[in-house]
Amino acid sequence: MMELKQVILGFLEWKPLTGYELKSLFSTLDFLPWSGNNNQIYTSLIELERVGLVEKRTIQQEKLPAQKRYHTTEAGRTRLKEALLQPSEAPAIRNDFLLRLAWAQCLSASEIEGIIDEYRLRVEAELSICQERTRRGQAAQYRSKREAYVWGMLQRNREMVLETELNWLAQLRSGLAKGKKEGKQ
Amino acid sequence: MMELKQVILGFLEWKPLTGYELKSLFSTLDFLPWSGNNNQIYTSLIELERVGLVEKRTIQQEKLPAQKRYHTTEAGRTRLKEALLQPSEAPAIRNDFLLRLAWAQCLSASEIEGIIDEYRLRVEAELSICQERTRRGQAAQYRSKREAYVWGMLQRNREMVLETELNWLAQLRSGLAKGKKEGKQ
DNA sequence: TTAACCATGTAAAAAGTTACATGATTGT
DNA sequence: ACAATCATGTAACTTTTTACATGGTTAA
Repeated sequence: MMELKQVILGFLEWKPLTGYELKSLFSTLDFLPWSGNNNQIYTSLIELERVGLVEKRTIQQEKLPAQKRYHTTEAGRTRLKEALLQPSEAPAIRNDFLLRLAWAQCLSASEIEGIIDEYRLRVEAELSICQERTRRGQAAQYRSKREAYVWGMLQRNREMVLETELNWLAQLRSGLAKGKKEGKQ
Repeated sequence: MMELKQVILGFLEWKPLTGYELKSLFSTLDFLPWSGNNNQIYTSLIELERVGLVEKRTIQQEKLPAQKRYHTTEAGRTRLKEALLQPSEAPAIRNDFLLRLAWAQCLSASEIEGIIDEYRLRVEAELSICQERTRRGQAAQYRSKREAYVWGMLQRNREMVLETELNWLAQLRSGLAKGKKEGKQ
C-alpha cells in the first residue's frame, strides 16, 4: 500500500516544496486519495525529516511567515524507489451511489429515477472539472516528454472512469425503464 | 456520505442477519468499501440497537454459541430511507498504481514496463474473480425482478471499471512504447 | 470590508484495521 | 492433526478528518 508519506517524498523528488504548496497539490490533483489537510501534511513533513528522508531550508520573508522548503535526501530517493517497485492492488472504489442503489427496493420508481438523475448530473459536473484541469495541466513543469505523457495519462484515467460511470448509468436507466414497461414485481 | 451503519441497516431491511453473516457479506461484495472486521460489525450492531434502529432475537443453539439475529425497526426503516435520498458524490478511487506511475521518472523504461505488466495481471485477476461472482450471484435471494436487476448492475459496475482500467493500461503501454521509439529526453 | 491567499502548526474526534480472546464442530 | 466454519466480543493501534490557533497581504 502506497502511503501518504511516500507520495510526499515523490513530490519533493520532483522539486522542493513547502507544506503549503503540497497542500494545494493535494487539493487539485484527482488521483490523490487524501484530503491534504494540515495535520496530514505538516506532521508528515516533520516525521520525514526526523527519520532523515527529507531536509529543509528555512527562508525568511519580509512580511509573510518563514517558508520551510523541503527536499529529498539520498536516503529519501532510495526509499521512494523501493516504494515504487512494490506491487499495486486493483483500484479500490468508494461509490456511495452504489451503496444507495443496493437498497433501491425501499424506494419508488420515481424516487429511483430522481437519485439516478441527481447522480448523473454530479458525475457530469465532475467530468467537466476534470477535463478543464486536463486543459490547464499542459502548463505544468515536467522533467521530460515521458513525464508529461504519464501525467496526461493520470488525468485521462480519471476521465475514463467517469465516462464509464456515465455509460453504466445510461444502461441502468434504460434497463429500469424496460423492466417497468414489462410489468412490476 | 453513506455510512457503514446505514449499509448495515440496508442489509437488515433485506432480511434479519447475525453479525457473523454480515461479516461474510462484507467480505464477498465488491461494492462495499469496508473490510467488515469484527470491531466494525459488532460495535455497529450494538450501537444501532442502543439508538433503537434495530432489534435482535437471541436464538439459543445446542452446540454452537447463541446467535443474535438483528432486524430493523420502524425507526430504522425511516432512517434508511432518509439516507438513500441524500445526494451521492462522484466515485472516489484509491489507485496505488497511479500514485506509483506519477513518479515513473525515477524508474528506467524496463522497470516501468515491469510494474505496468504486474499491475495488468493483478487487474485481470480481479476481473476474473468479479466475473465468477457475477455467475454465482444468480443464486441470491431477491425480493423482486427489479432488485435482481439492480444487484446485477452493481456487479456490472465493478466489471466495467476494471475493463476500463485494462483499456487505459493498453493505451498507456502503447503510448510509452511509441515515445520510446521517437527518442528519449 | 470581506474574501482569498500566504504560511505555519496542534488538539480532538472519528473511522478503520489488526490483533487478542474464547471455544465447539465439521471435513480432509 | 489441521484448517475452515460457526459465533461472539474487546483492546490497541493507525489513519484520516475537522476544528482550533495565529496573523499579515492583496484584490474586489
